[in-house]
Amino acid sequence: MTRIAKVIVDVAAYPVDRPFDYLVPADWHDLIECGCRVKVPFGPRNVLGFVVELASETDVPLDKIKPITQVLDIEPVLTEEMLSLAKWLKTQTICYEIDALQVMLPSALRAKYEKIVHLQVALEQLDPILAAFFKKSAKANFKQFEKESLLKELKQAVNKGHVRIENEVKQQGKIKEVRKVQIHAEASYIAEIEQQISKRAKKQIHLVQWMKAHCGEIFSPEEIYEQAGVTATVLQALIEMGAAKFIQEEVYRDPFTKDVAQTTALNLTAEQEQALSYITAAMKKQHNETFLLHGITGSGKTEVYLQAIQQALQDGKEAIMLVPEISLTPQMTERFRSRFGEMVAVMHSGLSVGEKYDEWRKIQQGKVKVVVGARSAIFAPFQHVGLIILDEEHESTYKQEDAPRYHARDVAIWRSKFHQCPVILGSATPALESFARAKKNVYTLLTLKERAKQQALPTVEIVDMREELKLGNRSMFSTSLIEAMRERLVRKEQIVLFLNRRGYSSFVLCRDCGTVVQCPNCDISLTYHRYNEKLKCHYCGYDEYVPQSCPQCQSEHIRFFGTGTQKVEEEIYKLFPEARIVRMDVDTTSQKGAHEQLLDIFGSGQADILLGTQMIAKGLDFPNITLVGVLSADTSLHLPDYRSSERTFQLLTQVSGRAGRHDLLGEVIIQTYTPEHYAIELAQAQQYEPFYTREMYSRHQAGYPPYYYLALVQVSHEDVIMAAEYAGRVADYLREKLSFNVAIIGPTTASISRLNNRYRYQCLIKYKVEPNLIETLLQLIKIYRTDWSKKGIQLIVDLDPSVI
DNA sequence: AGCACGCCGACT
DNA sequence: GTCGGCGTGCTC
Repeated sequence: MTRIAKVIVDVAAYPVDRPFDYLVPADWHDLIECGCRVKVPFGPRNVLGFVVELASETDVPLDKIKPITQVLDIEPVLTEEMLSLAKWLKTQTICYEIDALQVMLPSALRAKYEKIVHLQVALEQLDPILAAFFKKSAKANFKQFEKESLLKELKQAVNKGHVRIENEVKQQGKIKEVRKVQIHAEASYIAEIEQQISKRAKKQIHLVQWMKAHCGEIFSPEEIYEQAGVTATVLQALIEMGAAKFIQEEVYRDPFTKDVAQTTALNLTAEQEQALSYITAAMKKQHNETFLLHGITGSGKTEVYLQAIQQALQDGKEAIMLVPEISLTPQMTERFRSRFGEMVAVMHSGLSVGEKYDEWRKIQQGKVKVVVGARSAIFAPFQHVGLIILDEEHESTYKQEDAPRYHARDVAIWRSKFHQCPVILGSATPALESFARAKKNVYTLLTLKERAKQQALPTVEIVDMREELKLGNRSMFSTSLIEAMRERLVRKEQIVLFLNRRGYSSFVLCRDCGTVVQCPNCDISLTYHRYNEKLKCHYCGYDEYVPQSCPQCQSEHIRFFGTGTQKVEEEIYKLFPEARIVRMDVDTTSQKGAHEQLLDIFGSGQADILLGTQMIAKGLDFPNITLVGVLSADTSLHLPDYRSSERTFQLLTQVSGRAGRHDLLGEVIIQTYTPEHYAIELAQAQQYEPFYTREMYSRHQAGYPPYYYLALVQVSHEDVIMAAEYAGRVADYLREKLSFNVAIIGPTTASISRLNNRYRYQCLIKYKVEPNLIETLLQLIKIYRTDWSKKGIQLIVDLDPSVI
């Protein structure tokens, strides 16, 4: 019987975004399963693909069908659950199925391709310039020819048939192995060997006796040298005699750097107890209920998570815990490791490709039961998920910014339906959408109103910086913040200073003509980095050295401007020369492990002040912090984003929560130029619900979520006119096809109007119910794929965008 | 997306 | 005459 595999090929393009049929060679009938990666011929080249279905017939004429070239996995890398999740993602987010499949795997399992040039004739026949590359072997890497700009010569050789170029799929995912020694399992057998040893070989006799006490056990050679007190030659001799053998053992690269002490469950408050009981009840009933756990900062949400996970493990299930990348601090992961020990895998962007792959395999092979990770950990290949948690559920990092543009919350809810398990969305400042859903009983609301250790909430003072300016204080520190800092330094208590960096970074400005140095590829000013004296574009990565004179007017009065953390650090040193400062920003934390190291320095009391951006707003829990200063609260308030008030409120509440979490009372000082704004006033009051009510009113007025859904269509082209014209066509098309009560805003320029040399325009769709939306967008893409893409137009559709 | 095929202009 | 430009169309 013939067997056909339906394969999604690794080519991200609309015309090939469907399964292709391949013949499964008879030898592999038992080997190939759904979810395996395979190598297949596709047109003139070889590509990687995923088997998504097995069938016994096909509609494709048999002369067109080609066989699978190679199987890359003995065990499928994707389960049936993941295959159907990919289909759902494809329609839900309008992406290529291959993108949806790839996002579920660690990058080590995604294909890498390499062009290889094969020599087809005798070396002497070949163009002598090319011949140099084939001295060692008949194969050479295509890149070498590119580097030496010999592509013309190469092409001629291809035309003459002297060489052949092939696209090869590189096998990925190296399993790390170490050599270990396994002692023979039978003591009697070892005893026999002992008889053969010469009486003079004292060391060998010593080792063989030690081996008799460790029959069948596995050691690293080093362990044996140390424990038995012998050297490599002695061990070698006994292995040759057969008392033990070398084996290859799979190892996992261990991303944890230090050991942690075991901890046990803490006593819960009545509130925590009640929240937990609701969650465990849903777990017992195998009910896919979504809980919104709204707990103020310091109310002990994490302890509720830990005990709920404990319950899942006791029921023989697994648990997925998501945290925003930025708060995936060592403190957080340690807390999980100390509770669940070796049962925990960690997934975040700080791990190497190999480490991520190893953590993934631990999950897939069932070696761990809990995963703590950033967004993509929602795809953890567990088979019996008992609980999914999203901590800080309001964070925008849960939405992926490129294809597939999924929200981890939606995937979590999808998987919870599949596994019949609850989801916990936890936050001190829930996203408006989530709180609204809880109010409508779509989610079950659980509330923690008290701090777990009964500490008072910190006092929050708002300082009007306009008044400071009137009083002649032109520095970035208000008098009351300076006073409060001085007090803490005297009392040897710790300070956290938070710089709301968005729109606040340092740029280079000419004081004569006002020119700000811009990125040549994007419509964005370059950011100054002191450590290498360079200007860098944070969007496309372009960098250049700081110019000595203004590129516009040649004036030499050009200098960096703005308030980066480096500038603040300098200012603090002027005020308090004796203060010990730890600065955390992109510059100081870019190296691996730097984040952890800096927090260790601060946590152990070797510094007085922790100065940083967004990355210090969450998860920090140090008992000695009694003062939190927010240098400028309103920089995030005036961004052209309908969520800017919500973001500001969330940020201020989060950062205030860092103070006074233990015995000492905390104080928060917020500096602002708009103290009357409700986001700032209500953050001072530390009241979520009044903020929710006020903000819901604004959203209702302006027609934004949660009252309306949003969809964004972005058009980009290297030429402004083309981008604008086609964005106009998009708007016309949408207005024609969508119903009259759907609002279509635009086309307008995107907030970053040029990125990587492409001009960007966008249309925003606001709708309540529009059954035709997905269908209309798909039609739009159809037009685009046949016609527009040839003209260099790029079209992106983002449903429920996080940034507009 | 990539790559071959195929049809037109400017060169050894 | 041929080399190479890029518009067109297909990939099981």
